[in-house]
Amino acid sequence: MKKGDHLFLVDGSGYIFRAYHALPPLTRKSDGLPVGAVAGFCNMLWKLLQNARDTDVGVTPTHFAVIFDHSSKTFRNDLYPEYKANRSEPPEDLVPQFGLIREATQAFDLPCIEMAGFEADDLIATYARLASEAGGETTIISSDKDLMQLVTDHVSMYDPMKDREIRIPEVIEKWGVPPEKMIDLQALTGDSVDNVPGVPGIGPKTAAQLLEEYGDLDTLLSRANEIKQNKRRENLIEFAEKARISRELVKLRIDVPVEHGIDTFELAPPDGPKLIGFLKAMEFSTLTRRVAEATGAEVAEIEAAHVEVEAGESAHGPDLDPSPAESDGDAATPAKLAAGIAEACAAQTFDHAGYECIRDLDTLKLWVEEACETGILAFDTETTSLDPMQAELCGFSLATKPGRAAYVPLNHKSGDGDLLGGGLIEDQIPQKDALEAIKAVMANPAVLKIGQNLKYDWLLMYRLGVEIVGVDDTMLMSYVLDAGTGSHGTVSHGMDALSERWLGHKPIPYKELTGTGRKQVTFDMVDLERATAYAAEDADITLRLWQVLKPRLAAEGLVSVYERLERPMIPVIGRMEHRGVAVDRQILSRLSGDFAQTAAGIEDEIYELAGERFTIGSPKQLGEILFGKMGLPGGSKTKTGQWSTSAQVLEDLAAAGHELPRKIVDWRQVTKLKSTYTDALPGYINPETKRVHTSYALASTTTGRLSSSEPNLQNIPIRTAEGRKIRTAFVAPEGTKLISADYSQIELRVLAHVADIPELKKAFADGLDIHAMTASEMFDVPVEGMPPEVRRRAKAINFGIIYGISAFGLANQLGIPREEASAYIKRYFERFPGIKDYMDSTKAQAREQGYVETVFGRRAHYPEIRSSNPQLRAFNERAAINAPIQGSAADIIRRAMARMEGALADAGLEDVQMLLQVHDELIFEAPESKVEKAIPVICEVMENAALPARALSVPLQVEARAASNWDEAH
DNA sequence: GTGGTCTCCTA
DNA sequence: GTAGGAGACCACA
Repeated sequence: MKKGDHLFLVDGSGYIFRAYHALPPLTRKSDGLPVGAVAGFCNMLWKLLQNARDTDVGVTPTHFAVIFDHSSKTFRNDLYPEYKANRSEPPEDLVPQFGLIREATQAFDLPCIEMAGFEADDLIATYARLASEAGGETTIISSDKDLMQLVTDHVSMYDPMKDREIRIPEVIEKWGVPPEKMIDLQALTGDSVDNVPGVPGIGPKTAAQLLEEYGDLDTLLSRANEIKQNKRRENLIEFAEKARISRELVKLRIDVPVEHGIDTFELAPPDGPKLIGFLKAMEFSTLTRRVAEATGAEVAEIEAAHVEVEAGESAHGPDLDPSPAESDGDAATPAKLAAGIAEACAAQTFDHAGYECIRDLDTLKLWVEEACETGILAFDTETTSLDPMQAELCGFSLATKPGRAAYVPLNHKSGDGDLLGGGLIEDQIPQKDALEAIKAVMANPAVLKIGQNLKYDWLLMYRLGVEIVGVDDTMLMSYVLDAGTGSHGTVSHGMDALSERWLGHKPIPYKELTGTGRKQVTFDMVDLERATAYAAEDADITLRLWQVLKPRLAAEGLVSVYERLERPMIPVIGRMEHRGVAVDRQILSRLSGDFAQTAAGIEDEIYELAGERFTIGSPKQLGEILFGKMGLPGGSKTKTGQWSTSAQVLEDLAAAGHELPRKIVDWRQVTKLKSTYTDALPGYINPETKRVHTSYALASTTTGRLSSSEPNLQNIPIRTAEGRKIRTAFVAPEGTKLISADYSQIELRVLAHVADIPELKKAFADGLDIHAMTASEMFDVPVEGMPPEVRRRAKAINFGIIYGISAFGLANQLGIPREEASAYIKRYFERFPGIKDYMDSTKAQAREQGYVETVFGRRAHYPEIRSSNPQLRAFNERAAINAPIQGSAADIIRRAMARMEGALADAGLEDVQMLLQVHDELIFEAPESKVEKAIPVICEVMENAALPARALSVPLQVEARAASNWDEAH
């Protein structure tokens, strides 16, 4: 190395952590291996090296090395055993990336330097000194404050994330002291992340001011008795020794006996094929292309064979093996790491007394700062209601690492006092101030906010003007991992169940604080000590669950399911619920009146026919009248031995000429419409927004569908003319329209794709009537002039297939003998043998591995498919056949929803708002002037929703329409 | 008040 | 035959 040369030193270890938290998570498509930090690292190296070639841009390195920490134990631990002692394990989807980043460095043909007993920072300091002594310049690729002490006229730093150079003026600007005083400054402030003690009560501002006044640490400590502020003086005297130790801890060693001389770092031209081989193995397509372009086209041609070897080798390497099954030895596979983490977490204990109750703004700000440093923040709100659209905030809790959690009470009231329950407890941070203090960290995607059922907290905070960006949800992780496990899919993804299962810890029951029944109080009435124990524990548990579940995602290859299909739904569904839908109270009220009148008329006729008054709505009483008193031929019995009075039974009796059963059916229809819809819906109109805000459950179904409740807007009537009237009450406000866009036959299309049925695929490709085509194939009837009854039967069979057909079910549906239904199914399987194959292989898969998968890799578990109970087994087989079809369709519309807002915004349609989802349909509200432009955008997003992840072999078709109410729009 | 049963609304 | 949620009734506490 000589004068004019320029050494680049990349702080590899620092970069990994920073990239992991700052960059969007990324997984290798083929197996879900987490590679986000590796991707960032490769992109950065490539950019830096490009500058080396293009001499017009940026600084040109002549020497280049990447420096890593070797292990956690260094000479600093001998100085101060607690050094870095409170540092938690790295996130588990980061762990496999450590090895990969070293491999990446080697693929770039760059020196990969590390040394036992020393941190990367010490090596960097030593090399920077050596370079300066040789007359060269040094750029340290890092933004770590610990390295800023090294900055001189010839040593600068470069923050690759912010594309910013850090020289002497930048250090002074940021810290208030020049680089050479950084060591003293850090000695005073300490570092909570690395557990450097420092002097309590002294932050960067105070430290800079003191150093300005006294010059350096030794002078300051020796003259500490001159300090005016009592507390500060006492601390400086008491903790002088801690400050001196801290100085030794933060001072970097410039005399490490390095093994590799600086001259060995000389930059050579990149080995294109080697690098491309690695990048291809990582599946970084964009960068692979760039590198291929930059290194010449022919390199791209020879690369194929080379990559094959690299990919093959790496697939067996310990750091790359993502499969839990076939690992050998003590290799640190993601699965083993996940299991280890789970075991360690289950062994940890909980200390309620260790939780903090935050009652002043400064303390809250310290916690926020800490979260910014760790990049991780478990978050939970405590409120007065389960409805996030009506709830008032009582307080919120935070956790930054296991056992370190706090509750921030905001609106707690004292339990005693007058009838109103006393006033606000003193020393609570005003809500406005607290929200202001956390707003930035909540919006910062580099700090991961971890929640349990975070959609609730997201929506509540959104209502209060705080948007949360950068989220993880332990409930959704559990759902992705374990949907359907447990008998009848009874496994709960609720926090209490997860805590007991994974942490072996039973949380404080909510009811223990608030009581139950008439005496139940809202959370803001709970005293702060118990509220803190409960609320902080929730955040603590959430954080620990995250530590267990996140690595499992990688270990089980489910990262992309979580990232693509679950996590994006939190803000999307959150906004949909927040918008709600306009419902016309007058229309419902008028319909209620109409239904009441109709019902009253029918009731009179029923009493007349029955010869007495009775409770028509009681199946028990009704059964006694029909099958006892009137002696009608009873159909089936229910499982409790009662006569069934189901619509089917009553219809059959009506068809046989009996008058009363018909009246009962009619009465049931109108009373159902009245009680469930026209009477109930107005009660859900939010008094503030005047709209109805349903709640979508993201983790309630085994297949991946959403469910809707309070009210359920996914079962609004449509089949009968009377029922449809209810849809006219769902309206578009003045000046807007409702747009309804629904997938045509999406499940049959998915079936055609997954079972690979050429006839079905062709029919869809040609835009034919699929049920008529099926009928034509099965019954040898031409599509032209086909009797409706024939088509109806084919349609029932098609649906039956999706539901995991049985002769019994089909016979019931069509009202034909079981033998006939059986013959239909046989015929169907003969005409479409692929269907039978699909069903058999799906059942076999479910039996062997316990779950089936959607096209996008979502799993649905059916453990009971191995049951010896034939009924239970058959039920699970049908469900297992259905799940990939229903679930893939659910995945597709989720993908469409995740992309919709962005696509609309890109088209200048941000005021077109997605309101509702009904499994294969999306409902939007749009300004009238935007309708025409919005419809094609919506259809485009929905029809292409499977891409680019999967190319379906069948086109998806969407029909969309706009009108002023839901009935006309659909 | 809570939970089970029956019935019925949707995709 | 799949996947859901909800209201009414009724027996139990």
